[in-house]
Amino acid sequence: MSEDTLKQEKKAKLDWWKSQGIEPYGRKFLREPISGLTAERKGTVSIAGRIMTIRRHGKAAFCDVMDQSGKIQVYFKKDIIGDVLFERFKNLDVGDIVGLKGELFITHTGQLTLLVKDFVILSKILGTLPEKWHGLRDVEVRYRKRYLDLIVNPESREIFFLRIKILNMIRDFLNSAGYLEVETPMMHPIPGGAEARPFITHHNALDMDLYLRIAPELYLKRLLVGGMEKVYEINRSFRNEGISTLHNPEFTMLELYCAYGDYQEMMELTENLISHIVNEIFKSHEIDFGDTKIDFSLPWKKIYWEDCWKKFGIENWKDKQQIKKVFSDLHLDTEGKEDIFELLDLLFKRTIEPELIDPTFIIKFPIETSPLAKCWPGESSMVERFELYIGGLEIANAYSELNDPLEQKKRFLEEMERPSERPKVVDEDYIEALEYGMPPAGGLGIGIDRLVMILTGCLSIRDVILFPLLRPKQ
RNA sequence: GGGCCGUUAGCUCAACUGGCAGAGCAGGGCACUCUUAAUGCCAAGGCUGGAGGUUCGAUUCCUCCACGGCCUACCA
Repeated sequence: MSEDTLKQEKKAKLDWWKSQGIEPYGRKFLREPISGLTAERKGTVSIAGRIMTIRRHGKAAFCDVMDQSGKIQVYFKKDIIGDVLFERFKNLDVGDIVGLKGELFITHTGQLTLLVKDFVILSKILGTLPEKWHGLRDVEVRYRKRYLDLIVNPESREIFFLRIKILNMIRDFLNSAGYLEVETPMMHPIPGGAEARPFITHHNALDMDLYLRIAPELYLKRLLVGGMEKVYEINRSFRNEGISTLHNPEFTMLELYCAYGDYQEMMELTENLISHIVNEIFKSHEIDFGDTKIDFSLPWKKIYWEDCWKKFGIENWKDKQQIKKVFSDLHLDTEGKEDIFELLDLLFKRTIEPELIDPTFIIKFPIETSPLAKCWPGESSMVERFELYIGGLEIANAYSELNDPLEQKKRFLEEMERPSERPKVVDEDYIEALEYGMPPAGGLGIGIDRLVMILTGCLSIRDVILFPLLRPKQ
């Protein structure tokens, strides 16, 4: 059966409805959520939803009707609804959206069912839903036509409902801790707050290039200068880099700042926030992830970044020869990297990161890789910073914020001298803001998509983003 | 960007070393007033992702293209 033939058959049914003087695309319909219905409920109830299956039996039929809240079996009986409505029922298809009125009863097999007394069609399907039993498996179609995925794949619905729940829990948690949710620009004259290639756009009236934000950090910290003490933004940021199971060009991040705090406070907040979410959702501190389990019991493991290298026999991580020897001992390719920090980063990614399954904080980083972080007390070459790893993924990054404008400017200038493919401009406006005085503060960023991946057991970021970026078909 | 793999009916999948492309579901017809992957009978549905090539003959082998997946690189 070709797609065109199928569509023609549906179109013929649409015309049938119209020939009866009935508009098949209806209007407002008062109804209640299906999930709230129980056998004890007496009298007429009104529901609406999509017909998912039809089991016809001559002069009667059972259907399953689904709304956002759930699914219920409904029973159409010619005796009950009469000839006219039964004829209309015959012109319903799987996939049609209907409004139904009737009474609840329990079938002989013990199933809660709505005995239909009256119904209206609210939307006629012209396409064909994917198969009821296997659902929609083709990942490409699932991403391109997410609406179909949501209709027929319950697992997919659960993932996105859980994502929404997680975001609500984050907001509730932060709001009750006194944090203010703010919105800062997504179009930046200077890309900053992270190391990434930006997307460029153009404002016609001002005739100026603008960059889609790669991070909201520098604007949120301007708010600290302005006297807002606890702020957060659940932000979409944009990075013009490759796409992978861990990367979508636009992604969701939580960034928050707490005046008069530091990275330690951010560490406690991260532990409390994420373990709270895990406990609320799973009623347990342990969850399945891939072939393993992740244990969220507090307190989480803490490892100094400098101590990561000891197991490789590196006494002094500033000694490039020692690092390179480790690479050759482990038969790892240095991939042409010469910079000490790039080499260490690569070594970390290859050997340490994949093993950080239970939540683990890596603490105290070299200043060269952290231009916005405050120095470690008494150690001007290191900073107060942590990264959080869960399930082998980098989930969060936090530090004590650098609030010294002169030091900040010096760091920016030093950063510009390091080799990079990315545009580097000193954000003088940000420096000026710091000159008016920013309180000491702790700052935290959490990758929301990745956190949702961990909590839903998804191995690809595309499975937790409703509409991941794909190349247009043909 | 590089490597490997995939693309067959609306959906889910078959088709041995190259030999007439099959099924289930959905859709159509008939029967059926407690089914739930309803059931029984009947009929229909395809330029095998696209373009070339090899061959008597290509879903199958080769080349190119498109899209996707996984790995890899940049990044979070």
